[in-house]
Amino acid sequence: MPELPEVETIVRGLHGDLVGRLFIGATVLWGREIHGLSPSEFADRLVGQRVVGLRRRGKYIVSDLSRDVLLIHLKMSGRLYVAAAGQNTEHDRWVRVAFHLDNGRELRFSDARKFGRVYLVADEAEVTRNLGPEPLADTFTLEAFRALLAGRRGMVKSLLLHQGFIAGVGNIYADEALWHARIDPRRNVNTLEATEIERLYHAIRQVLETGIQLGGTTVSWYRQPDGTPGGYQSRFRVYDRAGEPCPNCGAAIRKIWLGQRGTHFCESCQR
DNA sequence: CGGACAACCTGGCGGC
DNA sequence: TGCCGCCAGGTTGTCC
Repeated sequence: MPELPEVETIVRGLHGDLVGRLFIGATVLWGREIHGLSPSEFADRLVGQRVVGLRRRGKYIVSDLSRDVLLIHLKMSGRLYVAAAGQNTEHDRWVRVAFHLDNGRELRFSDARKFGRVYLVADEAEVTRNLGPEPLADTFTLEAFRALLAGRRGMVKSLLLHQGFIAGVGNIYADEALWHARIDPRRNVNTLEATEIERLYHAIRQVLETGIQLGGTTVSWYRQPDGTPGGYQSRFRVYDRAGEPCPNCGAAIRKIWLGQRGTHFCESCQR
């Protein structure tokens, strides 16, 4: 589900509900989603810590606490939302961890597929040290992107999905960015020309920024914290549109598999 | 290092 | 209606 725009939307939506609050307990309903700690160790360590900040790093939701750092990765089907204790909502059936707050409300981590992970660590680098740069940071310039690509090889789509290369891009925004940049996802990055690198750089930033503006992409599980769907699916040019006409040239959009991921593109526009 | 693939899981959907 | 197979926004580890 969640790529950079969805995670960013969630962080922004939860900020007011969480920052300044105190954790007074945690109920763990699926222990394997907690990394490295038993459910009781996790709850004991969390209780008494205050939320100092909430931010995003790649696809991780990062909460700075009074002593530790709480990180949550939503993987494919994770959702995060705040509700009053006792109040029922649509996705409660799949809640794996409930974080109890000091104001009678709770943060719920719902995750149908159980791939998601929660980390409570003293040093966030334990979790995020292998992530590449943030594609929307001011420091991520065209020059920085060029430098990042220097000496790399392999299929461009696979590289975009590699979190150690750039943090936050996933399958939807990778396919969409490559369409906007008019680059075939199978191209080896060591064959990209300067103009193509420049188009790709702008396309990556543009699709991610638009994704954030529209509150993310809802295909199935993802909702904003207030329950409303995102809107970026209305901007899809190729993703989930196999067989439909390319918005640019009208040719049928193809779907192939690259690595284990479905890949959508226009063979006529993307070279 | 790059690529292929299995594993981790459940739910929804199309086909029969 | 019921069952079966396939597909899904992600990551990690193994093997070649």
